[in-house]
Amino acid sequence: MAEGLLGAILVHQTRKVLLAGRIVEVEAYLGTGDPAAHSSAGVTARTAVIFGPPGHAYVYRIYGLHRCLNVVAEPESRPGCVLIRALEPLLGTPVMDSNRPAAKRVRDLANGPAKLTQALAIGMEFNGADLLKGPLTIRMPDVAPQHRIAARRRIGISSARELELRFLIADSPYASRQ
DNA sequence: TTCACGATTAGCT
DNA sequence: GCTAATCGTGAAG
Repeated sequence: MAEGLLGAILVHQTRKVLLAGRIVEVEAYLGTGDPAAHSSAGVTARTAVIFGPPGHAYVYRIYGLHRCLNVVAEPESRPGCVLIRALEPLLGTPVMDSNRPAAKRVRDLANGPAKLTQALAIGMEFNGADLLKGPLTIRMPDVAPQHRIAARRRIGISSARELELRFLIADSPYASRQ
């Protein structure tokens, strides 16, 4: 399910430019029976959108200064989402570069969950937004993507870290880690 | 109301 | 490899 997003194109039409990147790394959060998921404690003000209809964005702030982008995966009233961890920049890379002064190489522009939100200028205003329409959308590839998918253990969490719920396009130089 | 902590990143040693 | 930056959220009092 989550691995189906690999190879999809994330597009952000801003007022001035078109920013786009190919999804090369994702991480799944089940919501039920997954203590690492934000939604495991039930519906709260923050996690309400995870219980909403699928295909919507769940944006949250982490460590007070970074943002991460998720896609709601499960039908309404059921929790479950997919964290977008890394993008391969496709369009508007000069703008992404100016959005991320710390990045020294193209591959550093969006090879991390907080990096890609910064590169594509994705803010909290997209929390709950519909990703099938609007300025921020996800486009599925027209043809079946030809790439090898690798499963890895999840990153940056303290519970249920042994689950292999992180998926990435094997050998992509734009993934955050191998 | 108060308090501890996190699905991270960047910079320095 | 280690750590500061920085604040919303959720649980406890």
